[in-house]
Amino acid sequence: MARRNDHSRDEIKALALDAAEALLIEEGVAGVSARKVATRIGYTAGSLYQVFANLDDLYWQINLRTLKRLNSALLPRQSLGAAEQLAGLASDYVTFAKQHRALWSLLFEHRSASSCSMPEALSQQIEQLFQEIEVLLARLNPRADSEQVRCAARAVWGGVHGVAVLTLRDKLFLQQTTAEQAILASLIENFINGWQQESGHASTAAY
Amino acid sequence: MARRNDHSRDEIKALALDAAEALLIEEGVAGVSARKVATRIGYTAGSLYQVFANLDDLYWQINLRTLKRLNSALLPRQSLGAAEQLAGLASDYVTFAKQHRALWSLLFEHRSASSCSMPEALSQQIEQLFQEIEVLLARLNPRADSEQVRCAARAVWGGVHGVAVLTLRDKLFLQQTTAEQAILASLIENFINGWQQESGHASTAAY
DNA sequence: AACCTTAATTAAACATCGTTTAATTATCAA
DNA sequence: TTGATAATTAAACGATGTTTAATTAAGGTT
Repeated sequence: MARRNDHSRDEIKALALDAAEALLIEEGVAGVSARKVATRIGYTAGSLYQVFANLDDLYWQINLRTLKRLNSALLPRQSLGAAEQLAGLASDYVTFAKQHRALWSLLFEHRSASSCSMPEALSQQIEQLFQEIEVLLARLNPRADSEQVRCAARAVWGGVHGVAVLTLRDKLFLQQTTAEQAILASLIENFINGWQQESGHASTAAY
Repeated sequence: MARRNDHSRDEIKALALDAAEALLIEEGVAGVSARKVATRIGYTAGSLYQVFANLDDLYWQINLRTLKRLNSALLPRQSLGAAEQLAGLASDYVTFAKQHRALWSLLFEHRSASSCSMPEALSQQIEQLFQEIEVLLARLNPRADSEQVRCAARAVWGGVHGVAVLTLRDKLFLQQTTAEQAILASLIENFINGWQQESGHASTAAY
């Protein structure tokens, strides 16, 4: 058969992404194959290549979707103080990771073979997140210079990310299921306490 | 041909692991295939299955090696104070990750399809690392109870791990190459400062 | 209506993959 | 010398990502 015109290009793209996400959730990343995705939407593997450059392209587009959802899962909480906002963001982040394990894993743990560099759209979304953190940290310690704030934002967010990673991999060896929230609280609280009393001296110790 | 007896079982195992590691470093995880590994050591793909249950088994054994190397890359520094020891360990950890990108990525980012649970030997090594951290943190804040220490150890080490992950993925958007050391320093220093002044009250805030 | 161009869709092919199987053959014990 | 054992291989199987040529429907032009 040929030229069915059942769906527009964009429709097929959306259908394929939906099917791939479902497959990803059901069977994990290993379960996502061109043939399976295509079959689910009533097409053939070859058709996908009219809409995606390759499977990595499809993965990146799923990641873009995931990152958008993640951004909208990070609630504002503007009524609270900066410390509570930061803790809330961290909690939201890890909660999202737990709720969308498969999508989150693809976003952060999938090695793409072909185009090793991240698409521009993805980078921008991440950088935007960093800037939110920087604003909060600057408010918590107005004495810190911009370079310190940059460092601290990456430190604390790397930390939150690390807790999320290890939680999803069960590499924290926790008893309770909800314990990662206590760990997050420890991370944020202690970091902020230290950050608020940080003096202006640049701390570049070498080990 | 058959029954060459050129090498013992253990020798073949070691040869295969060496070849697989080299392949991993040269071409990334996608470049490691049963046929390629076998060819490199002068055998055939089928022979590997006499020594490994499957490729995931081979991956786990590489990971076990990597973890041992990582452990011996974490230098003691017993002459220094607890804070400096912790910072040193963190620095060693990220340095190791950068120096052994491919091996490190396999250890922490490879999703194994078949046996999803981690082998016992791996878990033990990780738990041992956590306990070192706990000792140092307990020394830094003797007022903290054991549950707080457990949380803090996982928080700070999750944090270090997260910085390592994001560094290797270039998702921290850093200018300088050495900047991740500054970030690590910020993480450790601020966390420890907060941790040392932490009072005994349990902090279980919900967001 | 008839024709032609265009573009979507498919089936088939290709190389590769992990893994299993049967066949081969070297080694060792009797 | 024979026979059992075990290592090794070649070949097969199903599945993968991707490309290719062939098909055929749709849309515009006469």
